[in-house]
Order: sequence, then structure tokens, then C-alpha cells
Amino acid sequence: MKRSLESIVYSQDTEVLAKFAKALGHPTRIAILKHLENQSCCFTGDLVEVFPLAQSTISQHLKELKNAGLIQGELKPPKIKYCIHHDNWNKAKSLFQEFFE
Amino acid sequence: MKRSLESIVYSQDTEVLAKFAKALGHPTRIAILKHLENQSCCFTGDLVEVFPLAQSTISQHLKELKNAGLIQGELKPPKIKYCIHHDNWNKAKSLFQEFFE
DNA sequence: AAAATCAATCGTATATTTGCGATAACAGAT
DNA sequence: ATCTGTTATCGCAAATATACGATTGATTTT
Repeated sequence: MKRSLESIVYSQDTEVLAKFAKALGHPTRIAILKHLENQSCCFTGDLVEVFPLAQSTISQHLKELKNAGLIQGELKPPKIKYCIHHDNWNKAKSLFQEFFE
Repeated sequence: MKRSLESIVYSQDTEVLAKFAKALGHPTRIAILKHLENQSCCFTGDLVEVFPLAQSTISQHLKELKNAGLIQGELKPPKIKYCIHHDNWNKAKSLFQEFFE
């Protein structure tokens, strides 16, 4: 992709909000997070049963949510328990809130 | 992209929220909307001066925001005045609000 | 009718996203 | 040390997103 030479600098809040929004920009990831809100936590395998998607695809969505900071994984061998990352969740919540006023 | 044969059906709210989030998933578009919140309205040309991006690029971002329903354009020849689409804005606001509880 | 102004669209290049199957990696059990 | 269950990563293909310059389109002014 061609990029403007001087890459644009946005405020930290703008960047962070966009990052959260991007992570939320796919219905599967919204659905995963809704699921996590209900169950409080869950394993990758649970989601593979809930959604008609390949395990690798689910794993990839989880990775993006993790990269965005919205969830965190906890080792529960041989499984991994995923939960909402409450600090960042609240951060996202307040960023969206103030954005929409 | 390979797609699962049975394309997944999500709730309307999930789809709509993801669509809004996707539109917000780029810092330039966040910045444009913040600008619109301050100015209440503005012309494409204004934005071209504010952001170091080509006119066509700005126009494309505006198109996506319009497609997502977050803004609307009003003909003010020879310009086009863009404003927040308040109904959908409030819809988005409440969807994010209930999503984050 | 012609010119001027402004925004949208087209064509192109590159990057990123989304999805899958196959394979690797990890931790506990045998 | 090997096997088992679970999840992550790799490699690929197709779709979408991002950016630009050039062109087109629409509307007012001249």
C-alpha cells in the first residue's frame, strides 16, 4: 500500500480507540466476547463447538482479541482459559463512552 | 478467501455493532468523527487541509463512514456538508453501551 | 455554452484480513 | 521417553482495505 511519506500522528486516545474498534470490527469477535461476558471464561474448544469455524480460525480471532488487549489467556493444562481483560475492557468502555459523549 | 459453506448467521445487533466498530477501526476515521463532533459539520475540503492525505483518500474514508451510517452528506453546492447522522450515532452509542454493560 | 470549483470514482499497487488444512508446540498422563 | 489432548502457528488462497494520481461528474458562476 502506498503510504504518505509523513505518516500521520494521532493522539494516543485516537490510536487506542481505533485499535479496540478494529478488534471489535468482526461479528465473530463480537460474538466471542458476548460469549465470554456470559460464561465469564471459556476454552478455545468451547468456541470451536459454538461457531462453525475451523479451530485455527477461532484461534486467530482469539489472538487478535488478545493483541488488542480485550482478553487474556490463562494456562489450565491442557487447555487455555480465556477471560475478559477487565482493565483494558474498562479502558475501552470509557474510551467509547467519551467518544460518543 | 475460503469461506465456510454455511455462512454464519449472527444476531442483528451483533452484525450492526461489528459494522459500526469496523468503521471506527481506523485512526483517520476516528479523527474525522472527532472533528465532526467539534465542528458539528464540515466539508470534504476542510478535512483535506487538516489531514496530510490525498483528497481521494479522504473521500474514501468519508464513503465508509457514510456506508456505516455514521455520517450523512448534504448538498451545499458546490460543496458537500458532512454531519454526524444522529439517529445512527445514537444507535451506535447504545449498542456499544450495552455491549460493555 | 464555457469555465470554475469541489467531491466522487476509476485504476493501480501494496498490505492486511479472513479462512482453511496441516503441522508444530506444549503440558500432563502413561 | 512416548502418547494424548489441546491450542498455536505455518503456508496458502482469496477477499478487503488503504493509499495515491488521474479522471469524471455535478453544480454554480461567468
